[in-house]
Amino acid sequence: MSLNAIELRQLRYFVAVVRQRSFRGAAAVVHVSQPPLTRQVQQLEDALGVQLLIRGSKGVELTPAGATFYTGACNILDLMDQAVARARLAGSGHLGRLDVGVFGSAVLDAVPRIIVAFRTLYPHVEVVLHNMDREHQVQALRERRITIGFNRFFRDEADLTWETLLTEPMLVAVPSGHPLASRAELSIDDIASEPLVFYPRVERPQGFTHYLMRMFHTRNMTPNIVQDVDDVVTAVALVSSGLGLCLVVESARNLQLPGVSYVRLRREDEVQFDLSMIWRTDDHSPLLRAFLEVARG
Amino acid sequence: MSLNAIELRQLRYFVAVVRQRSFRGAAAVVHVSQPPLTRQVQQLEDALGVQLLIRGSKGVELTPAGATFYTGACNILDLMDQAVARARLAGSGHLGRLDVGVFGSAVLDAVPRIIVAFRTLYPHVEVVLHNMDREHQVQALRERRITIGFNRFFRDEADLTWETLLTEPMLVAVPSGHPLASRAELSIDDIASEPLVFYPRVERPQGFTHYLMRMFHTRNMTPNIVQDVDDVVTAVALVSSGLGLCLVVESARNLQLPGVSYVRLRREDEVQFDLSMIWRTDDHSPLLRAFLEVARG
DNA sequence: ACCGGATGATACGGAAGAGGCATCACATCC
DNA sequence: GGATGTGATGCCTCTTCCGTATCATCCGGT
Repeated sequence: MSLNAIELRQLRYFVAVVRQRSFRGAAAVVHVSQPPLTRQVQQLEDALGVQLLIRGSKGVELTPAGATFYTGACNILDLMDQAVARARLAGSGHLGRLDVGVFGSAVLDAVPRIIVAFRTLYPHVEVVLHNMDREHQVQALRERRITIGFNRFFRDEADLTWETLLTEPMLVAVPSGHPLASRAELSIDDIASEPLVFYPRVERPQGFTHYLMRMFHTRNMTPNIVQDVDDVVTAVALVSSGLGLCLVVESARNLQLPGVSYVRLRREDEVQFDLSMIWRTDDHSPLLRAFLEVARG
Repeated sequence: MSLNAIELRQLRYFVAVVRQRSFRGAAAVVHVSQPPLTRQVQQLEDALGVQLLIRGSKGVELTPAGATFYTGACNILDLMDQAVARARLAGSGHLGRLDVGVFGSAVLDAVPRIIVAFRTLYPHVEVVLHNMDREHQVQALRERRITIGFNRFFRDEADLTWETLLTEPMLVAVPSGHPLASRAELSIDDIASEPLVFYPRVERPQGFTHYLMRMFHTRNMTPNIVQDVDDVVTAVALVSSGLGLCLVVESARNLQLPGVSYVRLRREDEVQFDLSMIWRTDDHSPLLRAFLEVARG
């Protein structure tokens, strides 16, 4: 019957016979007796409609067609092993692609550290970073364009889970020549009248700037904002040029721009920000679990 | 049982299920009922130790591992089809590699024509030409380094078969300024006293030069050899420079060097040479048969 | 020239596996 | 809440695969 579909068993037997140049020898290798080998190779030849082996009295020899099919069969068997191995790796989270949403100052310190740690543990996972703000992260999570997001101030959502990764104190970026630059720490009062580089206040409630503004308002102060900038790097660059002071999270200390000193805010002021990560609650993929474990340290 | 080897049937079913996003839909495609699909995919997952599909109430969905394995499975099935097609092509002589031994003047006309004709009929056969003399061809045939050889004066050998392809008349290559260059044809007598570019006479009996020398000796003449050269192209180049005349086979007419005229030898002199091809008698490969058929026209 | 030992091919009986049918458990939609 | 869709399960039949024993050949040593 040439209607019979070719099965991997036939390839395995055929390859063994070719490698051993003998049916009997191959029988020992594949742990079967010799007759099944003969039959399976016959069926293979029938299905192909081509003779693959020349049976001699002291072994077998390949026909030209047999030689070309042999290389193909080897490739297929190799690919099979690879596919199995890769599937198992993917099943344990060691292979695949992880899309991560990041935003602003989160990328300055904690996230890179986590990514590096993860990549050394899971070298075959392709980690792709997407820069997007909080709302876009939530949307991208729902659309499965990212698997996990990093940000601050996540709201509780029905289908998402978030978890605080770490809490960062605030620093004040001060131009090096400024009188306050040499202080060991600063209070809110110290900087209230100083020129400030600030962030756009059009953000949604519970945002970063919303929180900062409330900090001033609860003390009945109004910050002296001289410039709005929508990302930390540019803000610190303006501090570097002497335009004013700027409130940043501690991660920003990694921005080593010339002429910028970082001074802590007084602990008593309790000004600190969470860095959180968020993912789909129903996502049980091994990749996410593995990544979360690394992120939690 | 994870001892079970994975078979192609399982890949075919799995791929069908993924493509249809449904077991029942896939059942129609692969012409089986739905329960076997369920079972085969279960066995596949058992063998891998990894869940590949998420069964929902309105179809199935791939896990990350399933997606990884799916691409692998598709590759394997494609490769399988290719391997089958290639084996069938090879079985009919339409695929493979043909090593051809050629020598000297044989490559100037007849062999290129045959090669070109063969390559248009069998475009997927890789034809490799090896330049080697007669004795090396015989040796290479026995060692299977070549499949067929072209040459003149093959001796009968027990394990080899040869066949005359065509018979070429001899020409005389004459410098264009020479008095004989304008003649319609020449006889042996005409050239006996002329300066001749000739070929090394150290060759084995039954060789090309041996035959040429006998041609003179039977007429009680001695050629006036002014230079020995071991290949036709160089010989004609020397004719081009006016050093002397040279006996060549008709194929050499393709050598269009400036200042060289070709004049026929008189038919009565019956000076002509066979071009033969030789192969292993026990070689029944479809490639050789196909090539012989093309060569014979 | 013959016999021993190797090769692959074949015949037959039993066991494992695949497929089909009927059915179940569950979710979704109208 | 029933109708209809999904995949999973149990049971039976039939195919197919495997193992033992045997055969037909060929090669090599004596």
